[in-house]
Order: sequence, then structure tokens, then C-alpha cells
Amino acid sequence: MSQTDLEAVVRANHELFMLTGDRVTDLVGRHGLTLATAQALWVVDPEEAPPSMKVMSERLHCNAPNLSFVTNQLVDRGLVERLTDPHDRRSRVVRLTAEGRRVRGEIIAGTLERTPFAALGAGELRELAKLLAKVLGAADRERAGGTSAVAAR
Amino acid sequence: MSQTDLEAVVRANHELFMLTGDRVTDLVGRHGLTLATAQALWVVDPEEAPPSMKVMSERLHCNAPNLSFVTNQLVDRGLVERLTDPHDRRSRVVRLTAEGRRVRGEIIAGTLERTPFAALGAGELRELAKLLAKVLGAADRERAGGTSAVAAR
DNA sequence: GGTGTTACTTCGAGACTCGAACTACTTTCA
DNA sequence: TGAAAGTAGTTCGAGTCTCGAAGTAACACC
Repeated sequence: MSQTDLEAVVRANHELFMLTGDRVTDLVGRHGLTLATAQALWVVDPEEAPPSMKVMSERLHCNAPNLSFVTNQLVDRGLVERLTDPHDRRSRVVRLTAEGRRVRGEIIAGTLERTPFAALGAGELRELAKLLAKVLGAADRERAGGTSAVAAR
Repeated sequence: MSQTDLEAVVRANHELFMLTGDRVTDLVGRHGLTLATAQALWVVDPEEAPPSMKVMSERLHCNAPNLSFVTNQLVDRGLVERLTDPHDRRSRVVRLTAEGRRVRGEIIAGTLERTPFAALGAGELRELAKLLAKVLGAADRERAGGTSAVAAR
């Protein structure tokens, strides 16, 4: 019954996403954020070069106008700043402020405490991470094959 | 680095949920539905007794007014009908129409074709289903323990 | 029968998302 | 060089989704 397993997996993935969201709503609310803005903050990794709006909209699966809207909220709250990319002046780059780094850290830490996935042991978690990485890898390759090849990240 | 695995899992959960949504948007649109209404249709299992609005709102992690709104759309499209539960006349029960059963079947089948999870083999899928079921089970037990015990489903 | 509780709906407001149209900049190519 | 085409973002307007507050109907418990 592989079909049944597949359906169970899709359902569980949905359920766990919603459940994690439920448990995190208060936490992000305390920082004046919503789930949507918190997700946007999450995908700005302070360890790497500040992402462009285009990159962020891909990571968040939303379109450009939506990202402008969400980014404005983060700017208004002083969590990120919008800079013009000197290498391509069409492009705007989103950089965390000191406060943004702090809030992002708290939100990620709080999410990892609250998510139901935290109930797994280290071994199971590793196993799960491996399986999900495989699914994402396949999706990436599929996307690259579907359109003409794009530079992989 | 169990912390890193946990973060990767939470991220992958989000990414795969969004990715599945992206791939299914056209399909549900062809049936005059959106992702939100399609989810509502999904949780009405024709094999079991028609769920009450309350049960559906729990399954969808939304509140009562929202579910009324979404249910109205399904009723308008002739996919479900709203009936008063004879055992408790406060309660409304949502039952699929013949058309609703057909559309629900197509949407689920189409989703299982398109979801990135379909890239896994049967063995991996089974393994993944088992891990996710364990996470959901832990979340259920946690919920039951947190509040005073509620009859488990 | 009265009081409190539960299930649902309606209403109004806010948050989110998107397409269309626009600006600014870069790339291409003749 | 310079015009044409393409790309990155923004603004605007509309539609969808979500929620809290208030209201209605029915149950439950004395």
C-alpha cells in the first residue's frame, strides 16, 4: 500500500506544518510579528551574504509584490534594512540589523523548542533529515530538468 | 549536531508544504477551488461519518467563522451539503455530494502524483510515514497531557 | 424553568496574496 | 554609441483568507 503511505506522508507534512505554526504564533506575536513576517526573517541567514529580494521571494514561494509588502513590515520594525546592491543597482539586498539578528535567533530557538519534531531522538531526527533532504534533492533535480538547466545553488 | 538536524527538518517541512502547494494550485484551480477550499474538501473522508463543523475546524487548524466561510464556498460549488445533526441539533454536519466525492478523488490523486514526496521509493516512504506518525503521536499525547485528558480519537 | 455551556453564523476589520502597470537599471546587438 | 529588450523592485487595486466580537439556537444540569 505505497499509495496509502504517500497519502499519509502528505497529510502528516501538512498537519505538522500547521501544528508548528499554532505553537509559534504567540512567540512571534510577542515580537510584533506574524507567521508570514517571521518566515521572511527566518530565510535571511546572517552567516551568508544578504539575499536579494528575488532570492527571498524564491525561498518564500511568493511573488515580488508580496515580498515588498512583507519586507516593509520588517523594515518598519527595525529588523532589516534594504540596501542597493552595488554590483547591480536594480537589485535590493536585505540585511539584518543587530535587533533583527537577535529576534531571528529567539524565534528560531523558540520554534525548535516548540515544534512537535523535537519529540524525536537524535538518531530518528537524523534519519528524518536525511529522507527529507533526499525528497528536496529530487525536487531540485526535477526542476532543473524541467526547465533548461539553471545554476544549482 | 542534533540541533542542526532539527532545524533542517523544520525547514524541509515548510519547504515541502509550499512546494506541494505550488504544484497543485493549477489542478485545484481547474476545479474552481483554491488551496484553502481544497484542504477543506480533503478532510471530509467519504468513508467515515460526515464530520461536524467543529471537527473540521480542528482538522484544518482554523476557527469557526473561517470554516463557515470556506464551507459556504464548497456548498456554492455543489461539492458538499450542510445538514443538521439529528443527534444534536446545534451541530451541522458536512457531507460530500456525488460531485464532491469525484472532485475530492481527483484532487487527492493529482496531489499524490505531483508532490515531491512521490520521488521516494516504497521502502523509504514507509520509513518516512513511520517517523512522521511517531511525531504526530507524540504531539497528540503531549496535548492530552497538557490539558486535562480528552478522549483520544 | 432558569442558568450556563456549546455549536454555529454574521459582521466588520485586518492580514495576505496576486496581477497589471510603472520606474530604474542592465544587457544585447547592430 | 545607442536603441531595444530584458530584469529587479515598487505601487496600486482587488480579491482571498483569517480572526475577534456579538448574536442565535439548542443542549445540559440542576
